Amino acid sequence: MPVTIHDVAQRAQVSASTVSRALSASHLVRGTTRDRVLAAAKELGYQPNPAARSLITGRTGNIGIVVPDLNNPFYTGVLRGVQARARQSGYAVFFADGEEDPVAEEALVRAMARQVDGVVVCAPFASDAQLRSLAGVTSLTLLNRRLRDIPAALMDSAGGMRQVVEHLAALGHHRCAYLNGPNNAWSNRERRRGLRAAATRAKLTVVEFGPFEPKFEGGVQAADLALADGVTAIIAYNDLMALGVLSRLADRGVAVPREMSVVGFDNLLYAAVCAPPLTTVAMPMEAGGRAAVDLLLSGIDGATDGAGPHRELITNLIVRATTAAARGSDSPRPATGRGRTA
Amino acid sequence: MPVTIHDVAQRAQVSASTVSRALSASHLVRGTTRDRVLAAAKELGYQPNPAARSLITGRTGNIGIVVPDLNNPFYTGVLRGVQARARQSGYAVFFADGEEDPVAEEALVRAMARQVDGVVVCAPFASDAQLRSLAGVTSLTLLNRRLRDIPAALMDSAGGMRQVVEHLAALGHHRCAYLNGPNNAWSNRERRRGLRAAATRAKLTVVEFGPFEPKFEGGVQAADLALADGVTAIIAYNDLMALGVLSRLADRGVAVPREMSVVGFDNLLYAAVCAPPLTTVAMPMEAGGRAAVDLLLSGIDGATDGAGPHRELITNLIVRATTAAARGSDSPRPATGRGRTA
DNA sequence: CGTGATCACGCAAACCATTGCAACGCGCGC
DNA sequence: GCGCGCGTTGCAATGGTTTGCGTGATCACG
Repeated sequence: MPVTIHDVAQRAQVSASTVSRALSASHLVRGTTRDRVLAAAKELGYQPNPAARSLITGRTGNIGIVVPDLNNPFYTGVLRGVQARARQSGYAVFFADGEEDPVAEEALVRAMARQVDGVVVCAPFASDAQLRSLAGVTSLTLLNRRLRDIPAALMDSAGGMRQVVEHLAALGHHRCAYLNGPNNAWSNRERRRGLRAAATRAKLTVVEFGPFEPKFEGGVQAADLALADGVTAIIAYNDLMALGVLSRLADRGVAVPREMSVVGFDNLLYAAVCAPPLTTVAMPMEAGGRAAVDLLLSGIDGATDGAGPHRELITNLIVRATTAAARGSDSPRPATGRGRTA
Repeated sequence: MPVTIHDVAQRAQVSASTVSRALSASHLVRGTTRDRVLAAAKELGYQPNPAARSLITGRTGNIGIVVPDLNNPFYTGVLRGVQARARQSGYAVFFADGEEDPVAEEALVRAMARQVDGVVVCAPFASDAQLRSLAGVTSLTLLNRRLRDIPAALMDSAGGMRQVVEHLAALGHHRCAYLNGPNNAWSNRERRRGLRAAATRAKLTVVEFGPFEPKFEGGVQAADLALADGVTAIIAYNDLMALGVLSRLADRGVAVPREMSVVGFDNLLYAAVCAPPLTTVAMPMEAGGRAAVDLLLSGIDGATDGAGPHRELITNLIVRATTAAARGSDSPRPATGRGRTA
């Protein structure tokens, strides 16, 4: 039923090989025949069978992406970037939700491996060893995870954190809490690293809590802990947690930002529209998705170009309404010190 | 480099056909040889080449899904359901974002058509004619769009709206606003239909506004119009708009729910955690995704089973904190009547 | 012991597009 | 006039899997 290359060949009075060349390497066939072939192909609505093509070329024209949690708008932002950039290059994209489970992640990549030219793994929960092993089975690109010899797009979380610290210090804060996300998440490690370095320079004391689930509920849970410690500012691992913090603080009658400043990471849509609008670090989600695909495709299309396989993307602090001068910033209230001091 | 069926055959001392049968129709091969084959396959880590397989079987083992807007959590919920159900049946899934554009939608489906066994189109913006034409090029299933001879999973928006109306009427509301979503969206038409029917029965006057963009900004814009009309309750097309309404009402100093009740549709995560928590109609997003895949696969796997191609999913009103007795419900404030009365 | 049925397995075709190689025709140069 | 080269095209092999058909073997029954 579907029209094959032979149907086109017959109608254009040429062989199948000529049709193939007319469509892919058109400079190899005479102008007049090429036109005849193209016309025939169009009239018949011919579209090459991707299975047959990939059987012989060894390439599929597909890529895959696996994310840890589809419910987190951060990853759907990435998805948009990935899909747009892939489509632009004629690639279709498989997706799968790893559900924050390392073994599911690995299984998904392996399942995809046979029918894609490569896959981008977003903020993977899998171990270094697992990822290296996966890199052997298909072309791999990471997003927000640094591994020596595997290409990756990386968002500068540490730099974003530095901006946060400078912002809080300038507002007169001396003691703030950091609510950790998952311990093994590269983003969390980076944020913590950036935090510690910047905090030392700014003479800001940091108490750490967690790790927590990087979700709304995690923030709710964490808020009470931070509150008990007497900090004047809370930095959450991400916006989802920050929203949880905001919600809990409101319930407990703590005024934001007058009595407590709150900062998130990601700059989700909801960060801008909640009340009060959340001060947060904008992560380039779509750009990250695009960059990862760029890296992946340049790895696939031969071009083992040097320039190192890691691309860094900048982040920016967006100051909104959840940060303000520290309460009693000229005579700081003594900290009770219930959290771990970094 | 990759291990083929012949490698397995050689190692197991049988022909390739036997290997193929041992893996797919195992009852056709003797137990002892089957074990030998399976062992060899496992040792070699053999995985059939999907391209070669689909070349001959004509099936790909893939399905596609296209959604109107990845940024709307409603659709990512659907995505989760689709992916889970597909994976459970051994299918992989392509996704694409139609960006609320009918022509993009159609192009995406056509592009997928060659490498999928079918696609589910979610709340399509394409016209009936376009969809029928697409149904000719691949196996199609719709989600939240009713078209006579095309299978579809449908969420009972009208029923949800009936529950909303009864709820508001019971609270003493007499005049409420409905903020339309996209005019051509089936869900919007259904909600309006359910609204009009139920409102008549409940003697509730409804004024309609819009259509608006079914997003936060649309709700912000709509809130002022509804406010000017003097209604005591606002029903938004979806939660995103309802959140916009809430935000705008707060800005304008209108107390919710004391001075104004607000209802949304979808039951997004954010509806539960915003302040005050939103009364809304829960739409079965994941279940809808699963049902659509069920329908699609049962259509693909032959089984042209009767029972009609449409599956209805129930919806439930979730009463939270944005609805309350109408202000002055014993002596209703006269309406100024700026909106269109339905 | 012969005949027929049943079972297990191998052979080869088929699916469709791509591509190396060869053939063909033509023009040009020697 | 002959050979060489080039541009254009076709032939045939290739890729990995599935499947219809045929063959050989085993077994039971008459």
